[in-house]
Amino acid sequence: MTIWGNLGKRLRNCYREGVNEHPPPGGPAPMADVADAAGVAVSTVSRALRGRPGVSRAQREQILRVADELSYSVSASASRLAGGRTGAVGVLVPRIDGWFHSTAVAGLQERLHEHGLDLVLYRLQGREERAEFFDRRAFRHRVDALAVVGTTLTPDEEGLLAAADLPVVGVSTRPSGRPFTDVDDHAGAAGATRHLTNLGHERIAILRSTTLLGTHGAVSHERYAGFCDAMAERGLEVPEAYVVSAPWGLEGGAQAMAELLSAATPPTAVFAESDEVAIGALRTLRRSNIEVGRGMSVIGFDDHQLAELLDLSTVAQPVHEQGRTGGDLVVEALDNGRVAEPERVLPTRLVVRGTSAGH
Amino acid sequence: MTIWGNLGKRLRNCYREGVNEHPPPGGPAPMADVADAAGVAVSTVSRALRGRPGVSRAQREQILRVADELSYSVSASASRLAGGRTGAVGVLVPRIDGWFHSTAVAGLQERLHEHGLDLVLYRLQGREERAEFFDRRAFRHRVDALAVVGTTLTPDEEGLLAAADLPVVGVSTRPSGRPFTDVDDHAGAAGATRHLTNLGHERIAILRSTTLLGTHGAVSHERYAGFCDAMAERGLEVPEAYVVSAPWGLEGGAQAMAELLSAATPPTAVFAESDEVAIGALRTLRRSNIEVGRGMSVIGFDDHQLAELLDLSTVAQPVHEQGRTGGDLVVEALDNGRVAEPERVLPTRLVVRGTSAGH
DNA sequence: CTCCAAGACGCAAACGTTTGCGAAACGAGG
DNA sequence: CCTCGTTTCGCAAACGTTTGCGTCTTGGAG
Repeated sequence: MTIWGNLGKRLRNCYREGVNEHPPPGGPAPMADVADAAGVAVSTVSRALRGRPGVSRAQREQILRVADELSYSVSASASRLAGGRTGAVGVLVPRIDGWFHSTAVAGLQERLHEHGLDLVLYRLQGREERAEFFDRRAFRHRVDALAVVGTTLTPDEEGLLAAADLPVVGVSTRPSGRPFTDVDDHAGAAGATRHLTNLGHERIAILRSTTLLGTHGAVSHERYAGFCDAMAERGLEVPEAYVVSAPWGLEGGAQAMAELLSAATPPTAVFAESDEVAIGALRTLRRSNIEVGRGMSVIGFDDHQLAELLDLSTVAQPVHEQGRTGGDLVVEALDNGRVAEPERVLPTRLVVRGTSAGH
Repeated sequence: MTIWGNLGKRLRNCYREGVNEHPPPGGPAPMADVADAAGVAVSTVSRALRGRPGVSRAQREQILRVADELSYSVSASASRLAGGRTGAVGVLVPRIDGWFHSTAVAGLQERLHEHGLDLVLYRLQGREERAEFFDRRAFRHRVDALAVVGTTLTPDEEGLLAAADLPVVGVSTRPSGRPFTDVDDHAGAAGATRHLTNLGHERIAILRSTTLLGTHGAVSHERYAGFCDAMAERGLEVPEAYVVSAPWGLEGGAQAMAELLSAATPPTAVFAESDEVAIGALRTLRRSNIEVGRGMSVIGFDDHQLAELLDLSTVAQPVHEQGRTGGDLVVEALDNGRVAEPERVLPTRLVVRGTSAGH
């Protein structure tokens, strides 16, 4: 400890104690207070808190103790400004209400919180909201990394993200060249389809769902491909009338099902790309007095909370865990600059309930 | 314009153009770049961007135009550090998955986004998570205001928030001395109860729901009081066996209903404090082959998405709009330092469906 | 005892913005 | 032409942290 160092501290303390006995309790205690209390310089406090080398064990422990006593927490703003981290991660969702996205975000939040990271929620709903987000790039000042949840980025959007030079991970989506976690939608859809063919069904329709933008996302394409491949395996044909697209949700499913029922030869089973759509279809079937499970089999995808209640057969995917895994990816990218297994595909599971039965 | 001012800018431009033709495209453009491009000082840019007086109309417009061309956005960190705003609002929720909270947050996000505010999500789930949040108070460095959504704060927690000196608003909760928005739970519950008594029911039970902490929140107390008052109005008694508490959710409701069915004299109608609980009760009734609407009437509270699907009578509350109104409160508090109508009670609406019928 | 290397720590310069204060410019009145 | 007031704008000092660099300390070898 240098003479000057001590002197400096003395002077500061004199000032503090003499002129301004009680520091205003309003503002957060700055790092300088911790330094004073611990009898070291702010630079040492900073190094101790960030786990940087150049601080002796004893000092480090003492500083951590003092910081804890003062319930000190670093100013994210100042830290970021000086070249450090903000300690926050941006999460991009097309919407936050709705089962899938809120569950995935909950899983993400869980992991991020374990690592002391805050979560900034960005909603990308509608074209101009997306455009504004990627154009302004205000997130660069606020977050250390981004997690994209359940929405497919356009090449343009990916390009703009790349310019920001932040780690980006995908949850239930695969941004090109980035780590991601999702499920094997193709295999899941194929499994559901095989389940129906194994029950003896041959005339099987598919209810496809579109995003808020009215297009099919990558997930939809995968599930459709899985369906088609499984049908082809068995040498079964899929007439054009058996492929119906509807906006995601109950209403869409209900209408799409009505359309199917008006076909020249209605199908005997239906695979819906999502449970919400399947449930809408169920409603139409109930209202048409068609006994589900006997007259018509239905299977969905997701294992939505409602599926169990309504006894809907489905392909379960671990949504909460996808969120958590996404959190892991972010944390690893932030800690090491890279992630070990950048492609984490979680398993799906066929859940057979009452709405699918033999023909 | 002073000679020195122009000279300063010239020198900077020379440097930039000569030595470093293309500024590194990675980092965000600082305010100085906008100042240079507009031919003014950074202080003027700052004032123009924040709408402060002391800038001529012409300059202000030109600066805004230039800033837009450069797609400039201020650094939240630097702004905050220098005494400005972070442009972010913290949202406190007990959980983010689940219909009520995610819908309210969606409404909040909508309004905040309209006013250029970002949303930082804090989850307060479990006692120690709450304690840690209020003890560290890390949010002070990150957000300009807080919105508490759907959870009751303890007096201690309110005290710690007060020390942080931030605007705080409540959504579906009433932090003492703070602006809030919610619905009249007492009146809503009383209305539901009167609906049942008007149908001729006299033996009416109530399914109360507890929070994640196992306690009854303020909302639960209000709804219970509304139920009791409406019963008292008609001179009807509420035996102890007709008041059952269960953890919030399907399972809790299912178990609580089972308990009621094992009473010496089962009730003829049930008011559930929330739709989730009511739906759990419906499941038990269906499994017991008790015809809902004839043998037993059920009414819930919330108008959950499922209520319509399951034909559940209920008291509808505007969740999304509560979120939006909460956003309004935050924006007004931030803009004016105070809000005009700090208590915004939105209307509930009795929705009669198939599960409630005469006795 | 002297010298040297390595480890521990302090100093000070950034980072990008906000804002009080002072100076310049301009117009009007004397 | 001088003075004064008003408006517009630049200067520079914060804000709290990080980090390169320099200095001091410590302990061991020569």
